[in-house]
Amino acid sequence: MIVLEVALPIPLNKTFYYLPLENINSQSFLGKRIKVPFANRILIGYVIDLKDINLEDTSKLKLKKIVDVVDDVSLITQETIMLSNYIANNYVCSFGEALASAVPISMKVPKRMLKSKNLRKKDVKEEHVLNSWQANAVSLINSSLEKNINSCFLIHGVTASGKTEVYIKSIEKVLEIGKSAIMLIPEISLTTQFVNIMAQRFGEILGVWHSNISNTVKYQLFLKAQNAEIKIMIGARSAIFAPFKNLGLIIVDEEHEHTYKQEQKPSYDAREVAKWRANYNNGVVIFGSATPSLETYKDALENKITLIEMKERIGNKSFPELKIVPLNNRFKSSLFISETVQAISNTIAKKEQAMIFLNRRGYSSTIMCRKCGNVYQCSKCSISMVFHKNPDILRCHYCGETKSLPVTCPTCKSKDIMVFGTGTQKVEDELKKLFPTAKIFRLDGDTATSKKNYEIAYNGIKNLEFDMLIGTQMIAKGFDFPKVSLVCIVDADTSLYLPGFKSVEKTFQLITQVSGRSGRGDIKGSVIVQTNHGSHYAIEYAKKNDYISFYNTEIEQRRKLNYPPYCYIAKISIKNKSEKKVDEDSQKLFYLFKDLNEKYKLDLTFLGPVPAYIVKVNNFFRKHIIIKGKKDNILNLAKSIEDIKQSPGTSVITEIMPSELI
DNA sequence: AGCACGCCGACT
DNA sequence: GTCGGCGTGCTC
Repeated sequence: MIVLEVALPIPLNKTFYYLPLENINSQSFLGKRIKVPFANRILIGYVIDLKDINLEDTSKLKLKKIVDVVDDVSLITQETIMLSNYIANNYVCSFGEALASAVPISMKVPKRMLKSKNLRKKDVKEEHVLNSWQANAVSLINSSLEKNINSCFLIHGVTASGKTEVYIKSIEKVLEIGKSAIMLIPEISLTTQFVNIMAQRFGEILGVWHSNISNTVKYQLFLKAQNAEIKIMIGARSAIFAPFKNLGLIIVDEEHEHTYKQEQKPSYDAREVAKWRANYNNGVVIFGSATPSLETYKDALENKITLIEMKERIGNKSFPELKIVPLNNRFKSSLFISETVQAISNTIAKKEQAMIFLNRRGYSSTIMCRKCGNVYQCSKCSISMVFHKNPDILRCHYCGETKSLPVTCPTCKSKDIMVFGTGTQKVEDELKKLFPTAKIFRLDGDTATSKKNYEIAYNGIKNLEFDMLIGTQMIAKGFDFPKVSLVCIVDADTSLYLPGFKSVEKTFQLITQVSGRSGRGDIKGSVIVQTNHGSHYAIEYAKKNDYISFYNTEIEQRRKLNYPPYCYIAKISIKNKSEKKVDEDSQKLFYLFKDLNEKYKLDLTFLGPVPAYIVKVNNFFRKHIIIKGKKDNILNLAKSIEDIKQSPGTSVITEIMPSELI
């Protein structure tokens, strides 16, 4: 008799067998999601195979019957199975959990097919003439595409070098040979502008996929991709699983962004999945960045990836002049030193635009009692609350808790409370005082709560309605505005001295990326970086626009300190609401790891357990153990963690090759 | 993971 | 007496 082999999204690395519904051809269950009774609850699982077993065994196994079928069609291919196995084996999770990511278990079958909004293709009249760098890139990529050769390219293209046009030409080529493409972008907020550009060229064969897309829309997109009704999927990390059956091209834009790494289980890296899928499908991967991650650039230098350089801005435009101005303490009364104020003033006088960048939202980051020195902390997290204006409120940026601004110090009842530290709101306040007639817009996590505000900022700058755009991370990427001629980085120092082995790299990337927003049109651009560490190599090389020298300096640091890309790392995070339990459990794990390491001669090194950078978040105390060593040995050790009993309330998260260790 | 079973302490 | 704490073990 035929039974169904079912994979379930639970951390058990085995499959389960169920009896199919009667009067339905068993074969028809293959690849569909089904509802099954499992230890007195109902779970959704995937039928991954059929097994023919004799009746005696059926009764011996006490097989249960499935209760429902979720899908009308199969959602699983051979590639899905292989890919899920790859993820399960490389990122320590069960096959079922990996499958639940690749074929999102939460996708909902709509009662009736919803009309999805039609992306209209425009008749493009403008000729897109490629410069020689672009033409070279396109010809290299096209030649791989035409020959169906699995290959991986890194386009190291300076800001405004026209990478997007190369992406578009590659997509056109892959469509021409009858295949499909995935284009990954680092975050959801960038979808609108990319979709606008892409929809003009490709119209209705474009799909958009990210975590904010509803489960019913996801289901339809999934089927459309499967049936080749759409041929391009553009989206954030999870779009890497788009179920195209003839995938020919995967583009990973802003390759260096840490958002391509999933932090929760399964902790896959979309860049690695991209390589895997391209290999499986004989397709091409394009990584693109002005500031490639050290990992990828090293691969390129070692010829594991083909390096394509694009060293000129399109139209041979000059790079913005980058000026470093010291933020001496005597200027602390103002956020801007006089040189910066002068530059902004000149810019708006010329009817050009300025972008002011600070990577912290809110008004002030610290609220302190002047009498007793008490710093106002979140009650659930070990971090000071941030003062936000309009409405005046204290907010924790980790758990979201809000409190009203205290009138008296909670410790000593003094009324002498002051706020200091700087966020984007304060920057906005100060600029409004300095330039009362200027039109200023602020774009950060607080104002960009809806897609609308983001578009107001985008269109406002585009249509020259604003003189100045103030913002966080959000304005660092992708923005292409011809009238922006000045970019100001209010404080380059904070990110430079954050703990974490990638802080220096991130600072270099940030300065380069933010600077890249300046002078993209016909006017010469300039950049002002306010810093007290102007002689730091990250800032010096960013000023000289010298990626290679930065790479050489930083990679040497990684080698000396034995950090990626020179070693393989796993991060084990232990958390519990009881500080004592975290201490005990992490200590126990640590010694157990050491024992296993000895016993099986794994040759691993351990760091920790160390308290997390933010010791307590949402009432959970957190500690980390960092494991370095050979990949297979790390994976073998990591696989054993789930079998280890923890105290009640303790959870252990294993992250393979985390993007940070703090 | 999530849930039941079962064995011990402190209470209407 | 039993309510409920959490250690243990199982799930087709």
